[in-house]
Amino acid sequence: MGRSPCCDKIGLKKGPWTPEEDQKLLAYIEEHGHGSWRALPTKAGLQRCGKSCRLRWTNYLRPDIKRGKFSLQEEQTIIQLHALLGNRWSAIATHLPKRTDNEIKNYWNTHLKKRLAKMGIDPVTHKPKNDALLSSDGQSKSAANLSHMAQWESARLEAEARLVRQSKLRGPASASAASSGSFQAQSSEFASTSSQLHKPGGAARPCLDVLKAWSGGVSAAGVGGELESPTSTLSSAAVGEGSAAFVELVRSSPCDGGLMKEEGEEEWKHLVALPEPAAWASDSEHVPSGNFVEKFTDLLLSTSSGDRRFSDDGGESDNGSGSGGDGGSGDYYEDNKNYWNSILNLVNASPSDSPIF
DNA sequence: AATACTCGCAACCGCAGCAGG
DNA sequence: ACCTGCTGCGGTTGCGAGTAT
Repeated sequence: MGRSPCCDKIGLKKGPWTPEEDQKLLAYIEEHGHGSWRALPTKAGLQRCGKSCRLRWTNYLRPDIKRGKFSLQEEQTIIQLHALLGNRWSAIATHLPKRTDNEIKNYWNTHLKKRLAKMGIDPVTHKPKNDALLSSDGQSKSAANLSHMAQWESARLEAEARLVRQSKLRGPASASAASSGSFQAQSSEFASTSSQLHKPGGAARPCLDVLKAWSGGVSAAGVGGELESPTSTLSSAAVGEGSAAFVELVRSSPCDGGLMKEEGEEEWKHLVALPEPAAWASDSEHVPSGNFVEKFTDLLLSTSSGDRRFSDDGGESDNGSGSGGDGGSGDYYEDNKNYWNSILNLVNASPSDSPIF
């Protein structure tokens, strides 16, 4: 408070970066790492404030950034994570390797938000707008539980992100590793810091606990029953309600038909033809080696394929048990159970140094 | 062809949280 | 315990490119 922003210094340049400036910044970071952002501009011979340099680096120059159009999987992941986490772009970005929080934020604001709104879905709550009047029934209670879980997850993500930051500050070596063009370098760093969180009692893989909790709720006294939010007073039964709410949320989300039907239906059709989660979750060829996020997204997508039975055409049924059309609530919960168990299996099987977990 | 309008992205701004002194 | 400085996050803005009139 009262401290003037660094960019207020006279003589500091603002606005778009020139190729020369980019080159200077890149060269400096590759050689020395960023170290203190505050000190970097003078050392690198740039007439910019440290903040501007950091932004340019993280949003544009970093070698592990993927640019260009977002894939359908990425879109789905963003929508679903946004439903969980809200506008926590950095947290969402941790689940989308090679995408920056800024890019995700922009994409959300310019594309996804509008699309949801157009479909009559509140981009904030991810619920149909005419559903806003939902009162104190089970659903809103579930939503509250869901929100509680999301907050918990957010806290974990933040803690983990902090550790990553700390490790990056350790010195030029780690920073230059990050700048060497290898996402793996950063990933392993991330994993090593994350592993600190894997100690018993410590915060663990982002999402994992939420998934376990949900799964535990879905399967009653099942696999995740022992897991409880450190901050939570929710019973596993309550979490179970949250789980149902989450699945409901995902099912009613635009990615489950309307949206994708409207745009890129063909791609969507292709995507929903992904293999059954259970199949790859138990497939040793798939599980440990791959990118978890990719598979998680695939899982979401393939689960969404089942959601199509809720769409107008009521057509395809996904789950081998598809016989019986809407399946009834029994199948519904069975599906959810399988769904989360599949994720759990995958998570449990994924290596502890997975880039994401 | 000229102008107005819209869209998307890069960058900025202000705030909050954290760590070190 | 308090203060100060640094970093990162989320919201917002400005500008260039593309499209419509």
